[in-house]
Amino acid sequence: MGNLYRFVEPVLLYLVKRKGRAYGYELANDLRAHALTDAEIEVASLYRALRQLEVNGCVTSEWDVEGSGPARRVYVLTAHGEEHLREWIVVLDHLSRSMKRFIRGARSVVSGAGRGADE
Amino acid sequence: MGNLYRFVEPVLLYLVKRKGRAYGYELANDLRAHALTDAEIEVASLYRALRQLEVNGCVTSEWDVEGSGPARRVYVLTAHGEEHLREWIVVLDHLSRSMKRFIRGARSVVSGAGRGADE
DNA sequence: ACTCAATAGATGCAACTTGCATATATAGAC
DNA sequence: GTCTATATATGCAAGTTGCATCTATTGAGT
Repeated sequence: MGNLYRFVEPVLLYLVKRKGRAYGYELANDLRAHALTDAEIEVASLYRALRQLEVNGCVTSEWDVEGSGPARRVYVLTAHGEEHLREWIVVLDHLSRSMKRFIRGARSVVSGAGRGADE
Repeated sequence: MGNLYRFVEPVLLYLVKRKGRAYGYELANDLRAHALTDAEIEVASLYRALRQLEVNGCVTSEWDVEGSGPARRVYVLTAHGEEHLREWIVVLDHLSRSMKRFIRGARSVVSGAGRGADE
């Protein structure tokens, strides 16, 4: 298809909130399971997204040197981050309703837009 | 909020299909009414999106010099454009379902994510 | 000891996209 | 003659993305 890309931000906020403490490498896997699109997640952009969330004050981070293997940058959601997630929920709710409406209209103008018997 | 931007492409394909013939300036208004987000639509990016759709073979255009005022570049949907719209419908259907699922999960981990008694 | 793979995070850069300002031109109203 | 609405387009700075690449730690295999 081409476009659609992210919505990575709200999913990250959600995952960090749910896990309490989370680090990038681990989130890459969780993201694949919870992503809103099946578009491949670039690890580089994931790490950058997390740093950006920190710059915006949505998460804080510190190095975790416990355990084996290389150090992990562990993120925790801030109050502001949770507020941001709440805003995302409202936006995505609105967006998914708009899409539903659009799909109904669009299906009526194109031929053979298979709708699959579900719903 | 910040992000979310477009989904301008599928709405343009839909509008051009529904109208049969359509030009940019006119579509700017229709877009405001049918857009999936309430984000402001940049006219410049609208014109560029239409030219891009033409490059991709989704629409064809020609100048309409009838009527008063400056000439209009009138667009018509191609078969490929209609196919592309059909693909968009599938993608958006999938996406809106994913969002619904995500919203349910996310609401359960944040406090006071007002869901509005509707639905 | 040496090598390899998995884990973990990050940067460099070219290519692309976006937002904003601006340019061009026609036509009707005043 | 000037102003506004209509109509399309470009230039450029700033931001974003995809891909390749780099660093480093640890454990397993030989």
